[in-house]
Amino acid sequence: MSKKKDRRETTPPLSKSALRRQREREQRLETILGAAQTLFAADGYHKASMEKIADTAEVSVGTLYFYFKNKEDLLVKLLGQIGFDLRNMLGSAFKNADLSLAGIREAGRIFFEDFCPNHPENIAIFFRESVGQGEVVEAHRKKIFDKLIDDVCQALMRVCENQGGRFQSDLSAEVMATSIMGMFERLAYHNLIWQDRSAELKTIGQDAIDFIIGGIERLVR
Amino acid sequence: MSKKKDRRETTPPLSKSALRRQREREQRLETILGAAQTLFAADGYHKASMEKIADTAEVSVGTLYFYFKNKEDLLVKLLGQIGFDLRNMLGSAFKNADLSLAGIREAGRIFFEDFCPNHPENIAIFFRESVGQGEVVEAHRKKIFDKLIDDVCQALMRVCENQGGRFQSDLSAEVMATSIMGMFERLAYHNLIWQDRSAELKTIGQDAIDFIIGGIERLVR
Amino acid sequence: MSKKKDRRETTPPLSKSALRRQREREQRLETILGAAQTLFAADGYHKASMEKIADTAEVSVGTLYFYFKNKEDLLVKLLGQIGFDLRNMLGSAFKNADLSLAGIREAGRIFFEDFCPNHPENIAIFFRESVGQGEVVEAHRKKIFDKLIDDVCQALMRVCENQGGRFQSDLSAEVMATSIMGMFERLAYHNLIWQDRSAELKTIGQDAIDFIIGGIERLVR
Amino acid sequence: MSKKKDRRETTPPLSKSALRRQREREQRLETILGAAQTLFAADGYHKASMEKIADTAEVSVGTLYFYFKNKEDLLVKLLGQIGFDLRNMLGSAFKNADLSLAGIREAGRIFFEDFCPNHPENIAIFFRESVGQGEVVEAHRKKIFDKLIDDVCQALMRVCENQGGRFQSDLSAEVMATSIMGMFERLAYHNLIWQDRSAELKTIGQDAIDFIIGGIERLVR
DNA sequence: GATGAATGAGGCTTCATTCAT
DNA sequence: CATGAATGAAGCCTCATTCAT
Repeated sequence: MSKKKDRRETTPPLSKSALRRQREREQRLETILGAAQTLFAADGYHKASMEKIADTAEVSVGTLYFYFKNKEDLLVKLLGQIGFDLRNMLGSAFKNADLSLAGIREAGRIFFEDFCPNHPENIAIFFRESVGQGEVVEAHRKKIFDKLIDDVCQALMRVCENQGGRFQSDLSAEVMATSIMGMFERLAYHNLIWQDRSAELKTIGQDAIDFIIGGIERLVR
Repeated sequence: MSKKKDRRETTPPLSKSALRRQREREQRLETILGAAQTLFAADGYHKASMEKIADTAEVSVGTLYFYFKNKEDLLVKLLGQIGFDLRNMLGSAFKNADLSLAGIREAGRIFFEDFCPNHPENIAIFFRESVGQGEVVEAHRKKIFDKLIDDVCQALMRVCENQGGRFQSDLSAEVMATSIMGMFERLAYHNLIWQDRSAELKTIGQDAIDFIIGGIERLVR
Repeated sequence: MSKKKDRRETTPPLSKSALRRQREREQRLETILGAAQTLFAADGYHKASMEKIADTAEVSVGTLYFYFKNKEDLLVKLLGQIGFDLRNMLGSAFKNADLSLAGIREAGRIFFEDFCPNHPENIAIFFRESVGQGEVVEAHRKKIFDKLIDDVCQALMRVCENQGGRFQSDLSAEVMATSIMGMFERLAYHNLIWQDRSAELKTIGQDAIDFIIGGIERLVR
Repeated sequence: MSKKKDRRETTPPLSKSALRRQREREQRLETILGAAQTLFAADGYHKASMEKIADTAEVSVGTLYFYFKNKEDLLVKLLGQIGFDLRNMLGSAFKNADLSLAGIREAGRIFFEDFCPNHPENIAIFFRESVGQGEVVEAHRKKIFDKLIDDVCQALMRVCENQGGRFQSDLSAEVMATSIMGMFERLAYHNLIWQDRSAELKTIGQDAIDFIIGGIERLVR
């Protein structure tokens, strides 16, 4: 084994200054992502120029390219963060989806009452700004969607199993999961981006969830 | 009264050449819109340059600007056409939505079995390329969505009335209508754009419709 | 001599319809020039597109090119008209310039009290819009200026001769004439285009004329 | 107080490299303005394309837009420079205008014998290329003219006061100042742009000045 | 690591002019 | 003669990206 490998395998003993640098690096990365998030949501992906992002983040344009390969990369990273947050929030809720469907109800509540009002920019970026921005971005969007849909899918299958039922068709679970994502997406888009109905979001969410539950019961016999 | 005046008052009898010009004009307009439709769907709104559109339509760039104010206008007009087609197809189906919900089922069938496989470019343009393209385009998207949602909404309210039921909340009808649009959108996006599952579209549509019907029954008591 | 030539040399016996056509032709020409005049003065030579001019004149673009070789020609013709009007107005006044300098005074009065308030568009076109528009236009501007300056020059020389004086230098007459044109130009520009002081134009003109007369007396000894 | 704060409060001591960069920046700015000046004067404002200017200045088009907002800005900056130079040259001369009118004579000499032969491009730009180029440019032209006229105006008022005389009318001073500017303008235009009579410029200037002095004496009684 | 000046390809748009009807 | 649709060259400008300091 070479020394190099050894170094890599054990945690590198970071000096104080190295630690500080590491911390600063991460802070700066966050700052930049934050600036991009704000500007993408406010001005749109295309109108938000790299220079403006740099200005907002109070760094130089060059620094942007030190931390991110290119503008697309910035969007992809942002997308990754949003996807991570979403799964994080919804994940545990879906995991608890059992016979009672309480997990599904909880997931809906979290999305409409927690995520939407607190992260409208993320809704804007995920459902508006990252749409139709070339193959790379689209691939990432798809990946995130697929994961979320898969989460829902598994919850649904667990529910189905627990209830001892069967899906109408082989695709039913996937169709339902995809449908649920589509519902969430458009309801958020209409009531948060096209008009600000944050106040009604609770009712909207509850209606949506009941709609979903009714749908599920129909397709699981 | 002079003859001249008489003539003016009745609809002007278009001369043969005038008629032909009128026809040619409309044909050319269609040609351009067709070229734009193809390229927007294939290359994306931004990558499809005006020059390329002109080339594809076999006209000069100047002609593009003779028929359309600018690139955005091209997209907006395209959007208008798609919106018109959608309402046209779904309209009569929704009108027949009554107690049996057969109208809703039919509308779903039309969307998934007729519209989607025959107009995938329209799906791509309406749900991908026209998203996040500035305020003007967004306003038109919203208008189209609002109309479609309103169509669904009214169908739902008729169903509700016929069944002598009541919606869970004041927003229920709108929430359901919006949800249905979201479902259609994402199911089409996943199974037509992200992967080509045209073959399974029939099953997918049926599952989706059953999901919807279950949902409706749940929210209408 | 060929028949053709004969025809040309005698006045062609115009039929009634030919006469009417001739009249219509001239009217149309005037209409177009009028539209151009208005638009050039209001929007500027470059911003006034041929299409807009055609619209304003209520003719087609093609017709514009039937009556005028190109856009430049339109400006040149307009310029010619303005030059003709100017010489017409000032000509007789200058012709009367004798010992008493009354002719010069009258010419100033005509310019500031008649021409300026009644033809501000012509001031705008001659002193603003036709400046720096390529060699052809510039050549015409020069020709008009030269003629006007020559008119003044000759008046000055007559005055000088009548008074039995001599010019300070060989160039004096020309310098004075050119100076007078420059004065008229800038005074009109400042008090008509840059601000509307039509009310004070009379006083301004009188002061200007006195300034000129003082100057002349100085250079003619 | 921390050292840092102290440092900030005094003028920041520019490092050598920073100084060099500053110098380079200014040099490049000058280069670009020089190229624009040459091309505007030679080809005309419109025919001088941004690309050609960039080529002449040996920079890229992007660099042009780094230093100037747009083409109009380039012209405006050029105009500003010309205006500054003009006032600089004429300013002190006019300041010395007193009873003897020697200051006025000197100002004329400077304009015709120094400025005109040495900066014909500036004459072309100020009196030809910047005319009728939209509201923004026109506003700057007016501002420069107003300042120059004001300079002359104040000189005239000082002369008047020193001589214990009175102007013929309230507007006399302004009219004379405007007239003088108009004279200078057109004499330069005719004898430098429309034909090259640089050799006679001395005589022309002297005649012009005598004309002016005669005029002044007439209006100040 | 950070900076920011420099690049230049590429896009959209305008508009004078032509020509078939 | 008149029309007006069609042309296409040419211009201005943006902006993601690079690289010497």
